[in-house]
Amino acid sequence: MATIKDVAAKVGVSVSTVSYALNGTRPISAEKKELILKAAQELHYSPRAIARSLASKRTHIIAMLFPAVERGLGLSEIDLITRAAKEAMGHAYHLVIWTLQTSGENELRELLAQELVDGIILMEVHKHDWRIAMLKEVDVPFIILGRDDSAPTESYIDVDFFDTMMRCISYLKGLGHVHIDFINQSEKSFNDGYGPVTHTHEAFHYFCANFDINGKEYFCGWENETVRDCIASLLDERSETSAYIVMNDKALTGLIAGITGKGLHIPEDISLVSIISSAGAASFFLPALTAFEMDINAMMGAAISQLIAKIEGRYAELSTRLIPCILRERNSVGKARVR
Amino acid sequence: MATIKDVAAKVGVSVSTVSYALNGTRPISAEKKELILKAAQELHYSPRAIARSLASKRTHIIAMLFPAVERGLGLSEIDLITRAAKEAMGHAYHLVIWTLQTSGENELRELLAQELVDGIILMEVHKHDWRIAMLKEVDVPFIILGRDDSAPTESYIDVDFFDTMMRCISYLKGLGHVHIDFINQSEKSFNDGYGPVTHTHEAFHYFCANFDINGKEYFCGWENETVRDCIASLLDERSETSAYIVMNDKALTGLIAGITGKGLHIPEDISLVSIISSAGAASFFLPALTAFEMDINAMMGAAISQLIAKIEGRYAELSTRLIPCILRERNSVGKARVR
DNA sequence: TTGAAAGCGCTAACAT
DNA sequence: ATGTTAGCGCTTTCAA
Repeated sequence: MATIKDVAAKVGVSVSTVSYALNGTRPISAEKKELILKAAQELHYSPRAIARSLASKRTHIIAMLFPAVERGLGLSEIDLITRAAKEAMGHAYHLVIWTLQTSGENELRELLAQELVDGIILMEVHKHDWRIAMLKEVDVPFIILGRDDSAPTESYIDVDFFDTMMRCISYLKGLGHVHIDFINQSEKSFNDGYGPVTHTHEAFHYFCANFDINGKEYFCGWENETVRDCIASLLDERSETSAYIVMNDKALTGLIAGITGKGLHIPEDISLVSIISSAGAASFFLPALTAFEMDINAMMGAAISQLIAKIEGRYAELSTRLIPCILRERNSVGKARVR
Repeated sequence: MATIKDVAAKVGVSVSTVSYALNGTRPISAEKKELILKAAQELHYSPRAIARSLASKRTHIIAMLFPAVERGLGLSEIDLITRAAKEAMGHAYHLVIWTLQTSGENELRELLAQELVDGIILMEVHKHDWRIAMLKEVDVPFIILGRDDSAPTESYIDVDFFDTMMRCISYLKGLGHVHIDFINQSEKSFNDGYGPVTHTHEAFHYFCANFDINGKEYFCGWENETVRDCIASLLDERSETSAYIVMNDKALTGLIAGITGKGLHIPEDISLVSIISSAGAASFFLPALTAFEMDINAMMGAAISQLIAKIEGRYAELSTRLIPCILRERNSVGKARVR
């Protein structure tokens, strides 16, 4: 493999000139530049990433940090990673995946000590996440995907839950729905202060009041029996409900079964909209579900470019972004039927 | 941050001695070793990954290479990536994710020229994959996840489709099922020679003959209408069918709806088993589905350790491994009912 | 068993 | 506008 030395020798200039020409870090006469570029091409020269990193103290690698604990829903998408990788590569960065053991702390400290990465994107932040403290201590640039309300001073990218709920309720209201149920995730995650659950909770009640909607919220866990019981009781409890907002894929399965089991039809009798769902998941059901889907491209695009801006010192201030969901109208929503 | 020099100075030995002591690359007297370790600890010394790489010509980074083309089902699991990362970290390697644009070739060549990675794990190999040729040309160690029958000379890890189909059919036969339908993926992917589709196809017919099963195979695409039509006709066509083997999540949704729509019950009237499904996916349905799930941990464990063995020159020969699926018995399979 | 020193292939400060 | 050269922080050969 050719090195920068070979290129310099071939053109008859110094290595620094080649380096500057290739990186555009200082003015080079047009003719020399051309010669250098040509020589580099002919020799199939390509700078060794590692050598460059050692000299420049910048690796052009960022890490995506997964916690060891189980993930919630929604963020469990492969698209998140591949999209992040794509965005990073678009900025000439590499993406490495770091998963932590449950013990975590020492592991992360060792990882950071290697100084392999220029910055970090933190997934699934929880209340009082110790990782944040460590990252600040080590002073490595980072950005959070999903906010941690207990540390409102960090830069983050998150779903715009309020916007989503507002659009969702107003959309349903526009179709004549007044009795709307919201199926959230488990009560436990609410008590744990898990962001998606608490934010949608607040937003739902806020906008029900605002839009004059008779709304009711249900928490529902993941286990088969829990779902079955929850759905059964909820279906009985409010027979006037004409539309369901669901942020819980497992409950969705049960809800659809429950509704059709009662001889009701979607969307003729009952409307269903899935929110904060991952792209395409809702189209898996029959009928395909109308949904407010996370805009993963936008989220990752924002996350990566803000992180890189931080790394390159372009702006160090606090930067937060709330990304609206995308409404995908499919076949699970209709006009409210008078019953 | 402390460097190796600081440690050497503190102990009063040469840097090489410190290096050897830390890496165990050459015998060091016990007392010195202890002193060095202690000093390193006190100074919070940790070797810089980049410096180490430059000197040793080994980066301890491997890349997972995704194609730009759309993915099939099954391999679209986030677990694949996080598992791969975990396995890699267990061997003190980092995992970077590379996604290619559709143009791909130059991009991959440039990526490889950077010499950032020691080895590559290739996902979603297709017939006559140009990437294989390039990797061989550049002479970087690699391993394939999912085989490419047109290049049977490469090392790979894949699902053991034959074993899976054999166990599946024998399992159903043991419950008295003799009329079994197999819902495969699309005819197009079959014609394209997509491994999972062709291998299960062969295996199904082979074992039906062997086990004296009256089996019939259906190909089924992904679009809503296709699925609906396919399921409708298949449900009518063979009323004697008492069990379905399905390797197609979308068809699964349709099939369940179709079956319940006819007033039939799972598993009392009809048995259903999902094969080559990703972990947990089958438990999303109601009833939770009995399934032969890919053993992602085993697959990635094997892939990573074989790749690293290659990198470290421990064995360079062709190594192939077929990983059996794991049978998860849930609630969609029962005894064949005499109808 | 240990040390000295030559790289690894670049970047960037310092000269000119 | 270009060249010289000192690192970057390690590993590893060569010598002792």
